[in-house]
Amino acid sequence: MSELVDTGIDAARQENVTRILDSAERLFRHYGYSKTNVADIARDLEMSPANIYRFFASKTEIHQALCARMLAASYGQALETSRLPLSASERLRRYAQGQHKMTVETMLDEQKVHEMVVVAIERDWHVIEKHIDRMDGILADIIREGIAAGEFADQDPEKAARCFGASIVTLCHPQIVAQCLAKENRATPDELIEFAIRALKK
Amino acid sequence: MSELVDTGIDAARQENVTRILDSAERLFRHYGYSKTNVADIARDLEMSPANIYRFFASKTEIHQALCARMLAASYGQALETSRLPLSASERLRRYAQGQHKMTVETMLDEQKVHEMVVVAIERDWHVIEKHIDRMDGILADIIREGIAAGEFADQDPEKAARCFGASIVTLCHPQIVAQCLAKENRATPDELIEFAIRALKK
DNA sequence: CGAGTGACGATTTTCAAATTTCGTCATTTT
DNA sequence: AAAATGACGAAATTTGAAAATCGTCACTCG
Repeated sequence: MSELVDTGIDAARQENVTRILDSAERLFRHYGYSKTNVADIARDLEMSPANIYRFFASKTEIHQALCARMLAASYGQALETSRLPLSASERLRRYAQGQHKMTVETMLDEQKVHEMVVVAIERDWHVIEKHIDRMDGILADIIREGIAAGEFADQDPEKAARCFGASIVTLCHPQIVAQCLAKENRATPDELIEFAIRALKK
Repeated sequence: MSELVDTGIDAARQENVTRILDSAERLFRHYGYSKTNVADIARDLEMSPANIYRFFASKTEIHQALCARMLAASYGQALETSRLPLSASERLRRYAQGQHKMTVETMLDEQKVHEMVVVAIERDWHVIEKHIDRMDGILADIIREGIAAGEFADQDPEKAARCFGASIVTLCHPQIVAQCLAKENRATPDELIEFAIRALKK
């Protein structure tokens, strides 16, 4: 029985956590991260500011959870791509294209989102490190299968994944993407992706 | 005769420009870019602030010229490397290692230098674009020779150069280098360099 | 006549006071 | 007893007036 009760409590908690994050995301996107305070979020949800603190220890923690949720979406898409019934090369291609598309859309869509990203990177959050590790894990899996299939040269999949990820960083790193978007004299995303895939082949 | 006079005038101008840049570099490095004003530079050179403006239209222009000078040094080193009597692969390797070393040293050496870099990137200066173009030119030359020597696959050298440069951006871009220096779970510089070189081979 | 300067208005930056926001806690509500 | 709140001190942010800095210009000096 305690399980049922606990589940109920946890579900209610989760419900509140989600509502707070939804509200925070909406307000951060609209007014910007620094211009939104917890009182604004509380008002939006018709609860008291103090109540927010029953679910998040700080405004920072809200931001952190929001980042995690966005990165999880990115991870989800990457994982889906990695399981398509395609050659390893083609999956890497789509992985990189998908990451680039998502980064561009997230960055360009809203000026306000950029603020959140800068804050996240500055504070050097664990969340981002975790994300990179997981993404490299996906890449390593694809590359491992590509090696097994004779598509790629024999090599350490983990190391290759880190190199592949690093070499397409200009497509995925929000700050760099923002810096390079307007530039002329640059390799196109597709050119760079083909380049990186070629490095894996034998 | 006017030529002789002109040369003399230009030389004197150049002398002053150099002295101002030397002083500015020293002060910027020691006190930081924003903490140094043109009066400080003038005092250091025992001239009036107004006189500085006979050589540079603004403090910004001094910063810009200083950036150009530093990037020219980087270019010079790269050009030297590119002309060594070595295989194309080895020259690319040393090029990338050299650029990384220079970036790390410049960034880590002084906290104050980082401020100058951030300002330069934020203002999105032409100077930096020019530098990237020149550096890609060097890379293209090496790659072209590598293709001719049968060391690399047949491909468009300019395109390959842009891709090579982009894929090792984590080693050369000051902001990213600063972000990744402490990180554990990353490809090492040498791993990444070998990866990028492999992409050029046939 | 060109190199160099002091004085000055316009713009930025600084700094401290006033205000806002953060996060805690005792208390109330359900 | 758990959920929610109002009130409050600590910390951060805004504000605006004072000070510093930027960049110009009429002028002097060699």
